[in-house]
Amino acid sequence: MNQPNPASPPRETPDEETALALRTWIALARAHNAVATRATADVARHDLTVAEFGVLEALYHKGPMLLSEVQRRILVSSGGITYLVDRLEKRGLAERRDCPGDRRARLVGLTASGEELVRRIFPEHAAVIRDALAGLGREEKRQAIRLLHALLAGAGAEPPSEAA
Amino acid sequence: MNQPNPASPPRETPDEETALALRTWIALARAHNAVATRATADVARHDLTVAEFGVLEALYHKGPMLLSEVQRRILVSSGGITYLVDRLEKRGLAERRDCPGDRRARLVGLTASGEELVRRIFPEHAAVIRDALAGLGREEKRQAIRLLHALLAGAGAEPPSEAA
DNA sequence: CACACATATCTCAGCACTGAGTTTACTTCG
DNA sequence: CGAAGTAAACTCAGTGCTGAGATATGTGTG
Repeated sequence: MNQPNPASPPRETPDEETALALRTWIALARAHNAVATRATADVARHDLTVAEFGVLEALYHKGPMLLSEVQRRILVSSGGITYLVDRLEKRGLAERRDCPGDRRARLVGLTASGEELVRRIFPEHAAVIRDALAGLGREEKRQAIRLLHALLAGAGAEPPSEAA
Repeated sequence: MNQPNPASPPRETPDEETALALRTWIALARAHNAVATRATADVARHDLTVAEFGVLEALYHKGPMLLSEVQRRILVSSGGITYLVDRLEKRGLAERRDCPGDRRARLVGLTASGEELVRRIFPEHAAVIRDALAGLGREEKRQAIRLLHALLAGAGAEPPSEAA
């Protein structure tokens, strides 16, 4: 499955480093897809998306935050965070509050019912994630975290040129 | 960033295995997002989505295939593959052909212009991916691939019960 | 203070995709 | 052969999200 297909040899064989990078990218995408699929199915039982759950979870564990903080944390666009908080607010799970000292900004926090929901479903969800990652042993998870962090650090903020 | 927040200790502290799994999932999602962001930006220069590029790339390296084969390979829904091939066909990059021996099925293959496009942009794209993964050394990439495959194997087909 | 610029949120049109259901064709098996 | 079951592709209404631009506020400089 990974060896070059002898029936159609690519004309421009990329160097080994590049080929390895491509294979890593594919493995990353497939692994992500597998876990995301399970995570999505699990939160869907409570009529939530993964992003919505992410907001709830962040607020549960870190307390009220600026919308922009949540946005950075769960990696959605500015429009996305407004949309997500709108939905959670409509369902009575979260609420906006004014930010003392900055009238542009708004805080989001969980309502009592939001907090109760997270308390109830978070452990289940965590168990689903644990099962989804059961293919990795404890030490392997630690290795994976290390490698993924290294990958992220290298990919983080490099694109804009090298030296201004 | 990883140690428990002393200001709001979670009431139900998940066992270490679960906590590690959650951290791995977050690292996986962030790493995936970082690479996907770059990949998306790169293919957008040619007015393509990552999924469209995936189709083109698969056809380029493996030759014509059933729609359903491409679908499995690039992980989209049945509606998705129809949509993607429609778009590529409208742009003259790919074309459907009848499948000899099965009149339900259709093959997709690249047109001459599709093949030319991939030949031209694939090396650039591969280089973008290589750069995005530059945070990992050669051996680290191999380790990452191994771990991600193990993760996938463990997450693959487990959810439906344990023993029928 | 006036001006330029930065920052936080919101608006909203657009879009790539999903997934349930449909159609058509292949495959068994009696 | 006909019925039942499976499989491949397609249809299409629905959706979660993006990203450019708008609005309002904050911040720094002369």
